[in-house]
Formats: sequence, C-alpha cells, structure tokens
Amino acid sequence: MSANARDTILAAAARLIAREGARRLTLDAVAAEARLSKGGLLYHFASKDDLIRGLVETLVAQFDAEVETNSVPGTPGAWTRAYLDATVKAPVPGTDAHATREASGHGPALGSTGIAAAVANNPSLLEPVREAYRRWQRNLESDGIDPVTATIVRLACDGLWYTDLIGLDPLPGPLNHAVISRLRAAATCAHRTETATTLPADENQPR
Amino acid sequence: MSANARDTILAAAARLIAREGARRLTLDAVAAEARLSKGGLLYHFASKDDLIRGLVETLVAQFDAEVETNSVPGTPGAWTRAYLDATVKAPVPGTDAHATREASGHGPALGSTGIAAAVANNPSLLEPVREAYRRWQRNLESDGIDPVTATIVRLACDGLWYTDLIGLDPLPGPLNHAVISRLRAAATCAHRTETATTLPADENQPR
DNA sequence: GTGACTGTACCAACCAGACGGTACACCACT
DNA sequence: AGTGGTGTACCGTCTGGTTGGTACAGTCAC
Repeated sequence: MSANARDTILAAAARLIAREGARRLTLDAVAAEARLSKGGLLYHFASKDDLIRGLVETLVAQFDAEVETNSVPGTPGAWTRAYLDATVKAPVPGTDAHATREASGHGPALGSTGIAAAVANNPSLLEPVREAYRRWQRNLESDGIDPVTATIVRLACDGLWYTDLIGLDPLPGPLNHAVISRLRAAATCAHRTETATTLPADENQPR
Repeated sequence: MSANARDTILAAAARLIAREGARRLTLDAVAAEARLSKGGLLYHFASKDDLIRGLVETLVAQFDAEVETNSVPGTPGAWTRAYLDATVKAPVPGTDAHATREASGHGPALGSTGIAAAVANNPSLLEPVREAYRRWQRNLESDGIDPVTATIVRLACDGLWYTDLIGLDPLPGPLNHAVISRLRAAATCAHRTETATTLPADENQPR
C-alpha cells in the first residue's frame, strides 16, 4: 500500500471509472479495486460524495499545479500558454502520461473521471470546478493578450477535455500537434492593444 | 398529450436531468414527470438504456438537422460555420431557445442531457455520438478551408457544449459574442492553400 | 349491425438485487 | 490501554424490470 491511502483509493476509483463508467463507481467496487474492504474505504472517505469530492478537488489542484509549473510569467499570454500545456499534459487514464504520473508518486492520475463521477452522481459536487473556472477565466482575460483569443484557447482546451470525458476518438497525431501549435502561437502573438488581432499559424514551431 | 408520446417522454426526461441531474433519471421519476405510469413508460421505451438511447439519437439527429439547415454550401468553410451556428443555437433546457423549440413542435429540446445521462449510466450508449463525431470531423477537414482552423472551431464548439454539460458559468454576453464572431471569421478566411493562415478578427461583423 | 378477435396504449402491484451506509469486532503498534 | 486502520455482517431503501391485467378503437366474417 502506498504511503498515502487516500491517493491509492482515488487512483483506484479513477481506474474504475475509466474502465467501466461512472455508473460502476460503487463503494464495493472501489474497495475491491483498491484491495480494501468497504469499511476501510469509508474510514478514509466518509461517504461516496466525499470520495467524489476528493476526485474533483484533486483534479483541480493537480491542474492548478501543472499550470503553475508551466507558467513563466513575464511575457504576454504566458498564463494562457501554461493553461494549454497543462491541458495537453493532463494524464488521461490509459495513456503514457497517465502511467508516468501514476508511477512517479505525484499523486493519482485522474483525467476526467472526477467530472464524470460528479455529473453522474451529484452535480453540486462540481462547484469546486465552477469556482476554479471563474478563477481561470479571470486569469485568461488579464493575461496581457487579447481576451477573445485567450478565451478561444480555453474553449478549445475544454473541447479536448470534453473529448476525453465522453470518449471521442482523439485527433490524429499530426492534426493534434498542429492544432496545439496554432493555439500556442495564437496565445503568443495576440496583442491586446489591437482591436482586431491575427492568429498566425506556425505549425512546426518547437516547444 | 402530444401527438407523439415518445417526444413527450424524451422532453420530460431532459427536463428532469436539467433540473435534478442525471442521477435522478429513474424510470419512476421520468414516468411522473411525463404524467404516465412506469408501465406506460416502459411500453414506449423497453428499458432505461433504450430511453437514454432515444435521448442521444434525438440529440444527434437534431444537431445534424440544424447544421443542414444552416449550411449554404458553395463557399469554403460553409459547413464549419454551420457547425458553429448549430452549436450556438443548441437549445439548452431553461433558455429561450429551449422554450422556443419546445413550443414550436420541432421535437423536444435536449441540450446536453442525453450526453449526461449516457456518461452517468452507460458510456457505450455514446457510440452514436462517437460515430457522428467521426462524420463531423471528416466534413470539417474537407470543407475547403484549413483543417487546423476548422478543427479549432470544432474544439471551441465542444468547449461550449462542455460548459453546458457541467454547468459552468456561461461566458459574459459581449465576450461570448466576440468569440463567436472571431470563430466565424476564422472559418471564413482560412484558405487551405496556405500552409500558415491567419485568423482575422472582426468582432462586430454582423451575421 | 353485431359479436369475435386483434393491436395499441396504459396501469398497479410486485420482486429481486444492488447500493449506501452503520455497527461493531479485531488487530498491530505504540 | 489506547489509537489508527481494517474487516465482517447487516439493514433499509431505491430502482430496474416483470407480470398480469384494463380500456378501447378498429376490423372482419356473418
């Protein structure tokens, strides 16, 4: 068992949701997946809602931390680009990024699972997400670049999350790469002083 | 009771999900909302999955119809712009567009409710959505404009759906309008012949 | 036209299983 | 002996789905 039983349980819950859907997130199933009895599980999370709250809050906290890590303040659009990078790097269960995080001891890799669980069980548990988005939107709009461009980058990132959440086919690799490059370029050059800005595309710009 | 009992039931289910969340989508609750007994409900939809399948398929069909209506083929990017318009016009339960559709006899207004129900209950019911997205992505990539731009428009649209699905604050009206105008402009001017395209912004372009 | 029969629409009552949650015993370690 | 952590057993409720009907409109042979 890992140093932190809570993380073990959250990771088990995330795996379960990723594999079998939010419907199958039952206390019994989570306990089994985490190799724990239901009693043991309920010692760490007082209720099912509490467990989902843990998933959601961990997700938000991890995303915030990722943005923080990627952000190099100073240049306009830095926060927006960090937001983009954090989205792209988000560890979707079943991918390399997932396994990497899982193995590196930086907490469980959750992907969209917490969102799915909250939507399925109790939408009011999404309140931390709503609150985080208010904060993120504020940061995007005051990032030194055109707020419309920053918001489009955000929406496109949300689109990537949406794709993960409902299990759509991921974009083909080259297209995905080109899209990210384009968004990144847009968040670099969209000066807020202009009313009408252009979003230059530079598909092969290295990171 | 409306001419079509199935539509009545689907609308009731959508209202229920919008009001109380996908968790509350029980056969008893849907029956009560539709003023019907559970037996009567199960006469029209053989199972709960069948009901959710109805929600999902109706959603996809309505969206397709909306795109079809908005699309004026001929100019490059026409399909992409129609996709954008269909997203923006999608009747979210509880809004004007919702009530309008509901009253106009064009079938129930579903918003994201079918997606939420499928995510919550049985992700495999999302297969029609996945299939639709494959089709939509093909259309976007062969719309006579730069595929990267078209895909970004799609992702931003998905972001708007995501916002609806998890109940985030909608964008402030002016920003929302500016974002849509910008996306629309991008889907108008991004010629596919160029490797690197620009996305001119024209925030006050009338529709 | 009338009685036998059929198909559609709906309903009330019930059931078996799943699920969240509780109670409490147990055990290792300090 | 006490505390953190875990396991077992159980309970009440919820819920999807089944069963066995009712009501009634249509239709078709006679």
